[in-house]
Amino acid sequence: MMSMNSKQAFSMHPMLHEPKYAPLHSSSEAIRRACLPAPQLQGNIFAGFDETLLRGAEALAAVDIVSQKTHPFKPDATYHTMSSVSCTPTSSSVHLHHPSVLTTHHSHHHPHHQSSQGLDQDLLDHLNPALTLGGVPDVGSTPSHPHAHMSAINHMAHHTQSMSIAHNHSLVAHQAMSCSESETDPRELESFAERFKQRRIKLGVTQADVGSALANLKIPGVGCLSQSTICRFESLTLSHNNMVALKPILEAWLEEAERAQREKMTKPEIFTGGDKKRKRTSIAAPEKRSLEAYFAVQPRPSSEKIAAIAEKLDLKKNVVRVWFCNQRQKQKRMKFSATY
DNA sequence: ATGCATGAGGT
DNA sequence: CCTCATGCATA
Repeated sequence: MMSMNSKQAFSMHPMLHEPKYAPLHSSSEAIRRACLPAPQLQGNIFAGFDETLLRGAEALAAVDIVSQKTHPFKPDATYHTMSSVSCTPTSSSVHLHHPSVLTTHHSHHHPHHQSSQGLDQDLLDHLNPALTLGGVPDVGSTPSHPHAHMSAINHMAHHTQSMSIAHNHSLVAHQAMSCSESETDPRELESFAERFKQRRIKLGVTQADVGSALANLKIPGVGCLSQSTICRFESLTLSHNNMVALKPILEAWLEEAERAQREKMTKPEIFTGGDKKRKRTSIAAPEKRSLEAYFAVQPRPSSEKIAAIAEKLDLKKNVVRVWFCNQRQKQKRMKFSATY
């Protein structure tokens, strides 16, 4: 494990006044596009006890929630063993910038939107922040209840690179891109994440500690990471690519940390600057439910729609836009329903 | 552990 | 404006 180790270009942010450390950015290939399973209403089993106001967004939300229960095991972004080709030659590196001509990006295959026009309007008309259907487990409150509105996604991930390349030049000799299967295998990542957490705890180190200690590894281009990221790595709530990119880094830290402990005592010392008070707007439950209901119908609303929704829910347009972006990301997270 | 946010890089 | 990787703030 020395042939890899990230070496991205990191043309990161201009740390003007903020103690940001070489972010691990690098953006990866634009793979795995979500194939939205076309939500659509199936049958309002609730219709009957409160059609008055419930038939709008809230009803939709209810139906959506019910549909979740159709999953026997772990519903969630079903990501699977997609161990195929297309990885950067050096594989496990954190950089995955794709060549220029890769326009193969997504050609979104959203089932059918056209008809949602009317529904959209209807939804908007009924978006009622005050409604309380109750019994809505909310998204991601506890780690034990993976919610999944639209569980079915990606399988066609790598097509992006490999296909476009193949299309352009069949000359490119790349019979079998040997992409360290072991490094990208979901189960490998899963077990590593678990081992990692185990040993980390054994070392008596917190997630935050790991994050900051990373900077001490002096790995080119690798600064520290936040507690959030470490946590998400351990809980596999990162995108597959992100997991793959971070693994070698955390692996390196783990080895180093255990080695260091063996001989003496290392106390990671990091920055002490703390002057930032970003405010986090909190979207109330009712509004959130409305947004979820809308998301089930149209996960990618236009600016106009967003503006309309924002007005209805009395939220800033940007807040709504970001909310949708974040929902889409969640949709693509790892957290597989295992292949076993 | 997770919700909302920021920013880089792309379209 | 989007996607993605990340992070601050918080429940």
